[in-house]
Amino acid sequence: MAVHGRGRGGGRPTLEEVAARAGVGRGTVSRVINGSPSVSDATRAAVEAAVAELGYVPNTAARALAANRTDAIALVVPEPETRFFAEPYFSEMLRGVGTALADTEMQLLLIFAGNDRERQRLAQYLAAHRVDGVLLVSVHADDPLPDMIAELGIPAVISGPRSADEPLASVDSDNHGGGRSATAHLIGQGRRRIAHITGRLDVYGAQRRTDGYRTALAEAGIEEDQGLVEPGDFSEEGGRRAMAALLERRPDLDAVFAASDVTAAGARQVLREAGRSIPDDVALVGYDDSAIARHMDPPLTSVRQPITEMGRVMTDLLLEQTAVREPRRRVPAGVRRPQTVLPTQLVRRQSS
Amino acid sequence: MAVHGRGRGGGRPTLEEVAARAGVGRGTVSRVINGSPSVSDATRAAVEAAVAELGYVPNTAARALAANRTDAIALVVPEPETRFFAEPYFSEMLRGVGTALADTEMQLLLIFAGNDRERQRLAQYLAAHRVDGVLLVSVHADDPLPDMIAELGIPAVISGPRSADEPLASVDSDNHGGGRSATAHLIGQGRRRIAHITGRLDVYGAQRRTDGYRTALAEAGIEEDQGLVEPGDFSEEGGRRAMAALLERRPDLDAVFAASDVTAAGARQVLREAGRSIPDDVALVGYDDSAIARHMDPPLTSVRQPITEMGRVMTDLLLEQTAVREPRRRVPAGVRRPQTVLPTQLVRRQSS
DNA sequence: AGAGCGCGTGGGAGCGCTCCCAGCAGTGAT
DNA sequence: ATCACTGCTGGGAGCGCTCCCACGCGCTCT
Repeated sequence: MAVHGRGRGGGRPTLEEVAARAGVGRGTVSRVINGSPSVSDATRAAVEAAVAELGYVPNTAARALAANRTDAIALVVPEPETRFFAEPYFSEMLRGVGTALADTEMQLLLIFAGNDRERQRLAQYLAAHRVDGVLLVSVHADDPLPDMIAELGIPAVISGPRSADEPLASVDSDNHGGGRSATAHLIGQGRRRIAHITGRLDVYGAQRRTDGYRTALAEAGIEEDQGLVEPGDFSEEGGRRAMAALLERRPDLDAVFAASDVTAAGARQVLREAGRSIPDDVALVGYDDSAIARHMDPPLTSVRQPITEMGRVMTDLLLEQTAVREPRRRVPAGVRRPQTVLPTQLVRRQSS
Repeated sequence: MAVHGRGRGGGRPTLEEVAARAGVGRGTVSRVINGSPSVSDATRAAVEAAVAELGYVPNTAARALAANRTDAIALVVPEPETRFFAEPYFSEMLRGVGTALADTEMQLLLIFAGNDRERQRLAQYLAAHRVDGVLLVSVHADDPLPDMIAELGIPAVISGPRSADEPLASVDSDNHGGGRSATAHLIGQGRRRIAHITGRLDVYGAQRRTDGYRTALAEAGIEEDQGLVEPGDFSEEGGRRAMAALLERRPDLDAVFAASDVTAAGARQVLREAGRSIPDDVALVGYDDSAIARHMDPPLTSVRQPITEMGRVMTDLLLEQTAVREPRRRVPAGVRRPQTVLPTQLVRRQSS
């Protein structure tokens, strides 16, 4: 009713006004807003009515200031990785994060940590505890960022652990299983001289895919031929280069497992130019099940990662971590740092 | 030095502490932090030194509370548009936004406005003035969201105006020019019976592409054949359906301009199945210059939109708008609402 | 009947900042 | 010497919340 004093901002209702309206104290309204159990049903109803009538929405800034939490998490995007950014990976993950956040009051902040200046800013940002938690995607093995975050005691979840003993909580797809099933599939098709173009081996997940390739060969009793493995870097150009090298070295290869669809696209070009037909002469399998795979000619068999799901799980894990902390920030000694691994799935198309 | 009182949060330095260290008052430090000109050089230097020594970072929540601004803008993502989300459009735009924001203190918030519940939440969010401005992407003609935002007086920029007289500031690519140059290119190749599969015509940009197609025909003195235009919906399935209808109706067509690459991919399938070779029998041009275009067989000629640039321009425009406002929010009467249009570019490949 | 307990509750004391109003020199005009 | 006036500066008064202490009330337990 009575417009408060000088009526500064043109009038969003405040806690105080709601309290007056409901005939209770500020503290009580706060308790209702925050779902404290120690409010009588009658009072709660009265407050809720007042909130509805006034269209009250809590002021986040004030809450953040008083409670020393932000109700926001950050998704840190290593932007120079144009590759990462351009691929559906990113948007799918974002969708997962969005889904997980939908039932929450949490806000999502996007922070780009491309160049050094941006990383500097990020460091400050985190140091100032301006987010409750951090989601890290696609971090390189030698990136110091995760350790910095860990040191600051900020809850964080990383997608794609940097190594087998990643200290941070992590969510990953089963790269080993993916590489293994792709290779096993080729073996099942009767292929025996199966080449492999790896990803960037400074990415742990890429190593795991290669490990999976080896596992499948071993399981089938096929002796590994070092000459059939050629390093790539996830790029199309890398795929071309690697494929050319492989053809030169082992012209009798009858299948290729590429560590990404883009790599497979590069390999396909070289195979075509060399007059090899796909899949008759050479079967081809990619990784990621991206748009490229579906639209390639012939459509590319590929390993699908549950990326959206990964985003969801990461977010859930992070929310759990942030919730666990003491009201007045103190990182509990023995929080478990779960290493979640989600299954992949082979999508069979005409290239194999 | 002296740890402040009970030393609550484990100790980020505050303005007060910086002031003490520099031997000045709180107000002066605030002035320095905010770049006020009315501070003597000596004082400024002293304060800056103290800031550096203490590693002071301003507390955003406190600032937001006191100054009634948030230093954050929101990118509103209409999530149910899976199409939109999955395409590079989104990530490219995000990159543009990120670039523009890099030199700023502004933070980027991602808000999903998929279902009704999320939109509800968004409305509340905006009503509470929790962001200084809004970036809107890919909004449908009948979406009430922009009008709501305009009513609240929140600065906003929309990508892809909803109509020719969009009241909000907008940034768009030259859809008319794109459609025109794609069609003109086909004409230049000697094609005369050029079919067109439209996008969703409730999207203004799609209409404009079709207008461009008509313009190019008119300019070449080719009489338009209504039977050569078939509505699509940007999807692959829509492309297939439309292409089938076109082939049935005008089997002698010699070119197709599709309103999106995905649509073109659908069309290509049907053309192949009908035994038409590309580009010999039928030339094909798409729109978006997506990964699909590059990897199609044959690689697809397509119209490239400067999406990253659009993101950048949108953000700049928005920042300008937010800066223009009076310190104590009052939307100036006659802010101009610029309608920026960025040029497209035809990327020629083997499909035409 | 009195002490003790626990549940609901009100409201003071901040959180760290910005805004703004005085106040204090120093300068030039009267 | 007095009086504006200007250029910097200090610090009070909030911003709207959360936290927490203290208080009152109705019970149960001796």
